[in-house]
Amino acid sequence: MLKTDLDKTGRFSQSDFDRLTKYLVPRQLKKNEILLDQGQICRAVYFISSGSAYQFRYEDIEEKITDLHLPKEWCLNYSSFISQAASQNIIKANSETTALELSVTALHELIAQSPVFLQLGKILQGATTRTQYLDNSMSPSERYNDLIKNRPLILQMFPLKIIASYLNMTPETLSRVRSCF
Amino acid sequence: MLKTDLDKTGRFSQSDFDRLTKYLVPRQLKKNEILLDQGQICRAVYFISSGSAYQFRYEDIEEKITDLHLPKEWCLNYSSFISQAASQNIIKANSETTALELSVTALHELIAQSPVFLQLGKILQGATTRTQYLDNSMSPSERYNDLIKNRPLILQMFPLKIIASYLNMTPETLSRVRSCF
DNA sequence: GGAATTTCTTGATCTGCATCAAGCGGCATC
DNA sequence: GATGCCGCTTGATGCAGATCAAGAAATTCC
Repeated sequence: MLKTDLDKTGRFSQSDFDRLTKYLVPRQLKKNEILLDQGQICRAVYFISSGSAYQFRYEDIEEKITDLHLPKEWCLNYSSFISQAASQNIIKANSETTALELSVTALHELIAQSPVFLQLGKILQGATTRTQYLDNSMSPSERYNDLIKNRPLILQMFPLKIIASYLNMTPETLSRVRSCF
Repeated sequence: MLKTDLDKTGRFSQSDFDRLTKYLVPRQLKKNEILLDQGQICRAVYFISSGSAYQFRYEDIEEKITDLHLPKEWCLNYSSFISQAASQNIIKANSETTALELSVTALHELIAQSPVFLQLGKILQGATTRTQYLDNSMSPSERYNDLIKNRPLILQMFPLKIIASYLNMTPETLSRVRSCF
């Protein structure tokens, strides 16, 4: 559950944990429901209990995927969240999803109560500092292999079209990379 | 001079400035002289009074240029400097160069004397957070045009071979980009 | 359950940049 | 002044991945 997952990255006592859960609001999301729209400010972060979500921006009319959010991960637009400025990106549920919402004000209250919650800042930052496969130092097949090595669950949760965009290649190229294993 | 240049990025009083200059040690560098070698720790930063320097790492036997340092700029390997760990990169004078050396211990003493010198940390960070033209979101000619727009002096100070490497393209491609202006 | 839409695959072609190769001009050395 | 090296340019070729196109498989929708 949430506690065991939190403990992977930080050290929270049972009472810390109880205090945190009081602020968490469960939200049930339909497929394609939007958690954060372009131009909105990211005023909350979400712990994905089940389901998945992805983050993207429009390039012309195409969705350019910038992040994939798996179950048991925190999901937010970090740059909008820390600056409380308009988000460039859109976050959308990829399937029926249950998320626990923690608002920015709730986070501040928690930190005011105990500095132990400063750890959450680090955790949230870590949740968004993943490889983005934007440079050309890796070939398409290297990027794909790197992804399935580090986050194999992605293959089960997302359509290849979305994975291809995230890996910065066309669906055709991804298909060929996979067929040559 | 140094003071006017510093004032562009921070606010230093004349007495702050006098205090700073006491710690600066002028160094005269010959062309191709090495300021920081691979594996060394970056224990000082340099303000380039005149001349220029460049930073690179070896990929196989090729020099991959990662940063170009112009006159009136601070020159350092930021990641080695802040962590005081071995540098991956090499810094080399590109021509006869005069640099003002400020050691890490001197910087700490300055900061201990007055928090105004914390500004130097930001300035040094800014000196190394330039575009590195590593992603493929810009084409070779866009990268070149971006460079001459933002740092036109580079064209006068560095051979095209080095600029090509910095711009992440071959000398042949740079030559063709330039001929089609 | 059947039609329509979307996703995925496979083949053919195109294109931009790298690589390979050759030649030229400048500069240093003897 | 000849020789050799280096930086730069220019042309020919190669290649990886994008684009275009078509069909198969899966999913959505009425």
